[in-house]
Amino acid sequence: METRTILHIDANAFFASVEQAANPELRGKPIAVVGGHGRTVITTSSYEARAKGVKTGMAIWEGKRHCPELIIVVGDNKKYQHTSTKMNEIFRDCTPEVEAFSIDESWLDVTHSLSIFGNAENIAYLIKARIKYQFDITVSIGIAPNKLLAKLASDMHKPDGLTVIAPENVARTLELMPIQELCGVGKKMQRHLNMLSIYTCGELGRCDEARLTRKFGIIGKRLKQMGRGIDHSPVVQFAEEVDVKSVGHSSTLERDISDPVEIRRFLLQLSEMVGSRARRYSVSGKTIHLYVRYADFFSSWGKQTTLKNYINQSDEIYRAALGILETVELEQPVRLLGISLSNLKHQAEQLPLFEDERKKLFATQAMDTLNDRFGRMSVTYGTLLPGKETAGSHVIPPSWRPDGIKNVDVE
DNA sequence: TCTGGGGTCCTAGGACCC
DNA sequence: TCTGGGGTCCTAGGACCC
Repeated sequence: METRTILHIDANAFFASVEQAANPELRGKPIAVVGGHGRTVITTSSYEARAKGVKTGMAIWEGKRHCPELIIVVGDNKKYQHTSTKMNEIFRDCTPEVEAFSIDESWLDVTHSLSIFGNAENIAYLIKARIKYQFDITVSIGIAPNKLLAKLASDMHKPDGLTVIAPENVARTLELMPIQELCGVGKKMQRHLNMLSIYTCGELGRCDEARLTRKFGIIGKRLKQMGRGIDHSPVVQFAEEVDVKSVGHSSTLERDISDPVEIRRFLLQLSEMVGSRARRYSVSGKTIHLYVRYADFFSSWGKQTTLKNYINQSDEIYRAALGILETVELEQPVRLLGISLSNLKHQAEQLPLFEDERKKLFATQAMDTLNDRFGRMSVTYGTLLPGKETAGSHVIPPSWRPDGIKNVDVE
């Protein structure tokens, strides 16, 4: 197999860096980017804030406890999307093989660009310089023979790092590397491996495969490979990316609610968000999942139902979700509601046979077009209009991709 | 003012069919 | 009277990623 050269590029404290670049008054100061309104958490904090102990996921009050002078900035998704898209354009100047992993991380397979640029470090320095010049933000870059190691490498020096794991240094680098540094080993997996006296990648790579398979099933083999730094997964360009498996939307309410009318209104709103996104990407699905988190935060449940037909109309999604809701007795006021549509298939463009269905389709398309142009929920079903806006925060999820199906609704 | 939101993949058990 | 095993589809839940 051909030796590959993969770059992993990770924008440092992305949302916070974009804000600091846009507003000189924020530079050099501890800032935290949070979701719009409602009950929100810190999505990103600047390095100045991190130094004081502010972490992603903290509530605002918690962040301020660590750092009283913390400046709270409400996130601006449009800015981040724009920057991310432009950054990926810079990457594509170096190789067409770019895979956007999230809004602030991409992999580049530069194997076939090396002859043009000389070597991978040149590419990395070029990218760093262009991004610094154009956006005034820094990135950490990892260079390695595969995606797993490139990602590991980009994490080793932050911010503004450049780390190379050459093929001949893989074993030495991994020998003492804690297993939890590997992408794919989370808290639970770490605990399980620790119980087997496995703490480092070196130990993981030497572990008997049968032992790992007994404990972890099919993942056991993969784990051993990860410990040895083996990863054959390709850098998948956007155009050839596999189809999405589900489209969902969930939101924490501004306050806990138990009024059935309010709950239904919110459900309809979520249905519209899921439906419009599914329609925009021409998918429909037949499994509806409803998720409810109660006021105490800890108790929650999810129920799903599979229909005979594939649907993507908001009112159909709403009816299915409501059907699920009606099978349960709510035990507490509701904190969060979520709906997702799965079991998806690509919807061929086809006009319905019957006049009333055609009318409905045209009406939906007109509504989607207006909402695309003037913003989400400018036009919607009548029952949504009265009453106050209940949509939760507008935090952009890191699963967002620069362009394509995972694009999330923004204002 | 305690604790977000978007996904993917895997497993286990039950129903049902052949 | 007692009995198989493979395959598929479904629901529920957990772990992981950003």
